[in-house]
Amino acid sequence: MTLRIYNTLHREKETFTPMEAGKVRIYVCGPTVYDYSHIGHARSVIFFDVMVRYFRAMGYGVTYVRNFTDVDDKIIQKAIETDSDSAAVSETFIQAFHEDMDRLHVLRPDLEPRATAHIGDIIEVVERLIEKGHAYPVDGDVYFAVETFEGYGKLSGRKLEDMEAGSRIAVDERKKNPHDFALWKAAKPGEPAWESPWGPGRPGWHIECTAMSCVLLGATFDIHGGGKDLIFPHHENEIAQSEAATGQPFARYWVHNGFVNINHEKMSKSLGNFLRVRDVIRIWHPEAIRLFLLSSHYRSPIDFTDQYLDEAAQNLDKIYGLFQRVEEKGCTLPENRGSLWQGFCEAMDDDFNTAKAMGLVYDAIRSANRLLDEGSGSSVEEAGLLTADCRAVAAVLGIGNEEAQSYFAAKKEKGLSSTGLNAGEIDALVLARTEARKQKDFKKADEIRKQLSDMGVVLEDKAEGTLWRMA
RNA sequence: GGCGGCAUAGCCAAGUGGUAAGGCAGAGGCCUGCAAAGCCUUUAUUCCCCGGUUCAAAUCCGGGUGCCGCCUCCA
Repeated sequence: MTLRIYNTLHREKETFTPMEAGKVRIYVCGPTVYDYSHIGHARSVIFFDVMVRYFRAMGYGVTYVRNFTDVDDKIIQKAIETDSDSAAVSETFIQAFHEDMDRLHVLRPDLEPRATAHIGDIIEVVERLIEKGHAYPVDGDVYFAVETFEGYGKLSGRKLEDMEAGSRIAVDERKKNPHDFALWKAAKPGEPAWESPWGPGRPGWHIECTAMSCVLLGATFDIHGGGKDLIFPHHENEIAQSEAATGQPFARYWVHNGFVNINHEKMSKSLGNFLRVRDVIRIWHPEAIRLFLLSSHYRSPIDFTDQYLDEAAQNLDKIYGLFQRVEEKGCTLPENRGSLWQGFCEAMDDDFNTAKAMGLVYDAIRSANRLLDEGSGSSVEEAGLLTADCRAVAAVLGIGNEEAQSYFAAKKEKGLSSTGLNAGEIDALVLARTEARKQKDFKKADEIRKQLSDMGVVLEDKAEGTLWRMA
């Protein structure tokens, strides 16, 4: 089996061959920590989480680095607004980011470097770029000279002469070329600053990734990822800086995820439709959110609406429903993997096609349920095999982290607290209905069910007794 | 102005040359006292439009239409 990855650099799917057999080095651009993370961050973070989980499942040794940009204009701005300081702001939002992503069952990367912890490394790179004639200092700033890097534009497919500089933002006259970008920014009074050969200042946005990836993963590494919007200018600039500084190729495979739209609109500050992870989690189960985000291919745009999330939540019930059935039957889940796992790997090998993978999972769930309906010894055993595969697939997707029983119990609890009903009251009604049914008083039984149904309670009459759940 | 992407059923969504996965919603059925859950059947003679290549195209090529993204901080 060979894994193929769409490489933004070459605009096609390529067979993945790691630099070092059995090892993968991955660097993904993490957030600038000046606010709570939104659903768009979640998509990127979850997708790369699944990518890493898959590599590990395939037996690769993975070194996964995701940075925090903890020094930046927006952080400084936030500090001013909240009468705080940069370090406190970034600390707050790093913590919030961890809380949110932990709840989404995102595994922590191996390394989470912060820009401010690598100022020395950053200064070294900038110095080297100046030495090599790729950068020039001006009034305490240092700029990268894009014209000195021949490959500038190779990732985003642009040519310097085609770009309309200054069309949307005033050109800084001190730059040699309008597209030259800051490697180092001189500090204004009151701004966070570090001593440097060019005076007190702070790193530009792009340089931290060059410095940290080089120190932690080496000049060349396997995969560099992030959102599509980072292709230009961020990643283009990273390539220029890094390859100019080291003289070696930078990342070998560039992977970019698509955007999340909200109700068919772009998520933007001006529309005020940013959905924060912590708000979304209050409404839908974290795994339903994962399921939703993984139900489209990672490079496609995806539209976030209540309806689609409700559907994902319904599908999550279906998954846990099978897990619960299998547990109740007490069938053992074999260690060996079957055809579902095989199909899953084939889907994932095709540029991480999680959408296709989900289709296979639903197929398997249907088959397993059918086998369980059938109920013979051999079919239950077969259902166990399918379910074991489902569990293995779910583990890569970061789903199925709970015991089925507690999943449904928590769901019930949540339904109760949101409707203000109490379990005792419902139990009493259910009991009354059970009595009525024993008396064959179906009219009364149906009345009670109607009453419960109006309260949002759904009944399930099983051989062992009547269960209820919140709709 | 430059660069790129997308267009598949009511909705969402896989599918890059071999005769349309899957999910939701809808219809019918099995099961059930009735339901729920689960299961079964059914729902695109056809993949935005027009040409072309081919024995064969949703898939490749040319043209058109529509939508979207990037070029400014952004996942």
